[in-house]
Amino acid sequence: MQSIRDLKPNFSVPPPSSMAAGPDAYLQGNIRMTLEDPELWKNFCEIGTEMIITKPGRRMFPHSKINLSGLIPCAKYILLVDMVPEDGFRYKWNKEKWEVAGKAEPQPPCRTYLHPESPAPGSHWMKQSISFLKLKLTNNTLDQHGHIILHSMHRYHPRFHIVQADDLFSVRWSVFQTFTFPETSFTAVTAYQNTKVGSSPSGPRRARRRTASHGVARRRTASHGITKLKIDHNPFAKGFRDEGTNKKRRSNKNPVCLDKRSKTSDILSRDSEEDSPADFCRSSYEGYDAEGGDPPKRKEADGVKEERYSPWAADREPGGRTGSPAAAADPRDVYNAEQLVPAANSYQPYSVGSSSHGGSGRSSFESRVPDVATVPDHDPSKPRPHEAGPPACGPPACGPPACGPQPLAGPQDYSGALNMSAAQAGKPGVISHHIYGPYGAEQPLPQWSGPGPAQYPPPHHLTADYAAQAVHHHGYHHGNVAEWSQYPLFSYSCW
DNA sequence: TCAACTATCACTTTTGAAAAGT
DNA sequence: AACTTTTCAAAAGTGATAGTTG
Repeated sequence: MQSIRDLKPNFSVPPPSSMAAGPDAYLQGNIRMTLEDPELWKNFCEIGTEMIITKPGRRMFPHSKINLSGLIPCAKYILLVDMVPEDGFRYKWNKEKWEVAGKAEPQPPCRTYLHPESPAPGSHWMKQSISFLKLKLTNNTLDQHGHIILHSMHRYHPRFHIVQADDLFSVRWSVFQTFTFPETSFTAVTAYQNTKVGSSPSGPRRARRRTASHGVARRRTASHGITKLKIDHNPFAKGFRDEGTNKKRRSNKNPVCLDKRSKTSDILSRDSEEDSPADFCRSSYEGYDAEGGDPPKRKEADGVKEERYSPWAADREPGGRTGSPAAAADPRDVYNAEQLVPAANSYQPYSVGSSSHGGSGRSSFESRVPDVATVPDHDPSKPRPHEAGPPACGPPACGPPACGPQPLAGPQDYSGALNMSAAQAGKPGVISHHIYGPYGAEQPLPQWSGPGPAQYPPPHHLTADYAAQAVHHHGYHHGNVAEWSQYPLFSYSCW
C-alpha cells in the first residue's frame, strides 16, 4: 500500500532514544520483535540446537514464534523468514562435541518463507503471537515445494524480516527491518548427532547401535541430548516419552528394540544425572571450553550483541563473543537494523540502539553486509581467528556464499528476501543496481518460499518479468504465491 | 570402514468434513 | 433452514531404527 514515500509520515514517531542510531534513523525503528518461548530456545541452544532436514521437508522444532509491537495498526506488513549461515564451515559431531569439518558447501538456493498471513495490517500482527510453524526445512536442492533449503551439518540461524508493504510487489520499495535471535541458531542435520547416548567417537548412529547391543554400558546421558528436549516438548513426539503410553511401540519388533526402549526409559529417568545444563554450550562445541572466561550466558544482560551468546560465536571469538542465550530467559527485544529499499548505498546496517542495549547487534547486520567495501565494519571481531574462510567474505551470517568464486562462495545471496532489484537492472525507471547486494548479476538471489495455500496475492502481483521468469525457468505458471514462491524472483535462477 | 543420508515404522497431534444438536 | 458443537477418520508430524550410499 505504501511506498517509501508513503512511509514518511510514519516516521514521525520518534524511536526510543536507545534506537536513535544512524544519522538518518528511520523512526520505524520503534518496531519491536520478541521471540516467544525464549526459555525453550535457550534450553535447546545450550545443548546445541539441531534441526532435522529431510527431503520432503521437516518442520522446525522449536518453531519460530514471535511477537511484534510498534507497527502502524492500519499499515500492511509482510513477514518473512530466511536462513542465513552462521559461518563458512561444515561441521561434524565428534566425541560429544561439534568440530569444524571443512569449508561450507556452496550454498543451496536461498529461499525466503513468507508468512501465510502476509500481507496483513499491523494491528493483526500485533494482536497475537506470530507463528512460523509451517516453515519447513529440506536438504533437497531441487525441492519444488518451496521449503527452505539447507545443507546438513551446517550452522544457520533464522532471520525475520518485516516489511511495510501492501503486497509483494511493493516490497521492493519498502523499508524492511530484520531481526535475529541468537538462541535460534541451529545445526541442520539429517539425523540427530548430539544424542549423548554413547561416547563412541564414530558418531551418533554408531553410538546408538552400540548402545543397543551393549545395553547398560552405553546408557549415559540422553537426558541432555537434543532428542530428549525434542521429545519432551514436541507434542508430535509424545509417543517417545517415557510415560507408559508407548508400551506398544516397537513391541513386536525384536529384543533389541525392547532393549533400546528400556534403555531410553532409563535414560530419560536419569535426566540431569550427568551433564549439567550449564555447560552445554561449552561442552558441545569444540573450542568453546578452551576459551575460559565467564560463562557466555552471563554476558547477555550486559548488552552485548545478540549472537555473541551463540556458543559458536563464542568459539570463534573468545574475547568479545562469549555469551549465551541464557539471559534469553526474558523475552528478548531485538531491535533491528533497517534497510531502506531500494538504494544501492542505503545499505547502512546500523544497529538501532544496539550500542546502548545490545539489542540488534550483529544479528541484524551480519546478513546485510554483503559488500564489505561499502559497509562499515560493524563487527571488527570478524573474521574470527580460526576462520579459514575467504578473508574478503562478508560477515559470517552472510557466510561463505557471499565470498565470490571460492568454493564457499555459494550461488546465493543472503542479503535478504527483498533483494529484488537485480531483476530490474537496466530497466528504465527502475534502479539498476542491487538494493543492497553487491553481488553481480551472475549471482543467484533468494527465492520466495511460502506456505501452502494462501491468501497471498497471486503471481500477478509480480512484475511481468517475475511471472515470466517463473514460466521461463520452470515451464508453467503458478496459481498462487505458494507455488510461485518456489521460484526465483529474479531474472536468473538461483541454481 | 565409516559418516551421512534415506525409507520406514509406530506413535502422536492436527485437520476438516460429516453428523448431531440447538 | 441456519448455525454451532461434536465426532471421527485421514493426514501430517515425530524420533527411532535399519538399510543404503559414496
